Amino acid sequence: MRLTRAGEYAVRCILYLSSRNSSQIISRKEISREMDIPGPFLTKIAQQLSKAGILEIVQGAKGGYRLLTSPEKLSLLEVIEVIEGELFLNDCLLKPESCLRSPGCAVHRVWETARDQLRQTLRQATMDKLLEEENCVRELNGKHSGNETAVSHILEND
Amino acid sequence: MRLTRAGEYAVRCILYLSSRNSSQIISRKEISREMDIPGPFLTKIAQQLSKAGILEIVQGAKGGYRLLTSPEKLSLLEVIEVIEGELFLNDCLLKPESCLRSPGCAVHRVWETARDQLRQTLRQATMDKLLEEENCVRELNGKHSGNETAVSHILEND
DNA sequence: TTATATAGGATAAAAAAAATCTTATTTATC
DNA sequence: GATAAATAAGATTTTTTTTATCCTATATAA
Repeated sequence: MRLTRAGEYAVRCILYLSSRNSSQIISRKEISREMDIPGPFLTKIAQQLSKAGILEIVQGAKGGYRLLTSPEKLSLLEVIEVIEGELFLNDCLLKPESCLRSPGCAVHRVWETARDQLRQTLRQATMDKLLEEENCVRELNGKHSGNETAVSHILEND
Repeated sequence: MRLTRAGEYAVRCILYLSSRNSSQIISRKEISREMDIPGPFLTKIAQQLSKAGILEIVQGAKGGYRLLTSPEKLSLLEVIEVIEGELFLNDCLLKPESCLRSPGCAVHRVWETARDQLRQTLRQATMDKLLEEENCVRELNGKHSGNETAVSHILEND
């Protein structure tokens, strides 16, 4: 009952892109290295995010990924559901035929409530809000803390 | 990111036991048949529920399972966590080493909130409350609706 | 034209979930 | 005590999902 790695990686990827100048193209290699995402796996994840219109894939030399959606409009829920599909906490909500009489069942309704709460919480967590607070990306590259040399350092190593 | 079948089956099993006279021994076969749980799989689940002290396994002829905890004191959360282990919605809460700097991360804190909400919702759903409402078990066997013949019918078929 | 980068499909490896089988043990009843 | 009924407990299997990785193709900067 947990978020998959793919989902976790997608969040890391978008968080990293959001933390950098949004219009910039960032190489897959950099994202992969800085956010600890296996390179070929990131390819797959980026393809899904691209299909969903969240980022743009730029092929060729100096290629990479560019965020298409602004961090204020991107929630944790959106990013995760691109990868995982619409979130459900149990089968009977997703496939009513998996349980004898789903809609009339009290347990079913508890799960419905739980699911709605979860999605609401994830929906409220937008990328810009997440980056305002102390966070994984900032601690990594020093961005937003006025320490530009830390960012340059990353770029140097491309 | 979904409850496993094992978890679902455990809930069904406990719900069924709760719906019947609590002190009664109910055969695995009956539970399995009435709640659509594969027999041998129910054995495994019952063993875990028994270890957790939620029910008692009675061996031998006329054996079966007996609920040890009263329905008012049994929540969906307890039953589920016996089977699934403590609920976590993502890896970084369970294994902080899976993410670079979990505790300081804003995403981490969102998941923490979501997880707490989920567990609270499941904690509030006690078996007695679930049975008060229209539910899967009652619709199945007619219990609590004054239709005792429906229940007898099940017993006859043992 | 060449080097750099990613795409996209196929495939593989690993892990988890969902069951099932087999032998052993327990208990009611005759 | 013998027998039949019922579950225990561990091993094993099957299936599904997850987590990648590989290979050929394509795109782009210089």
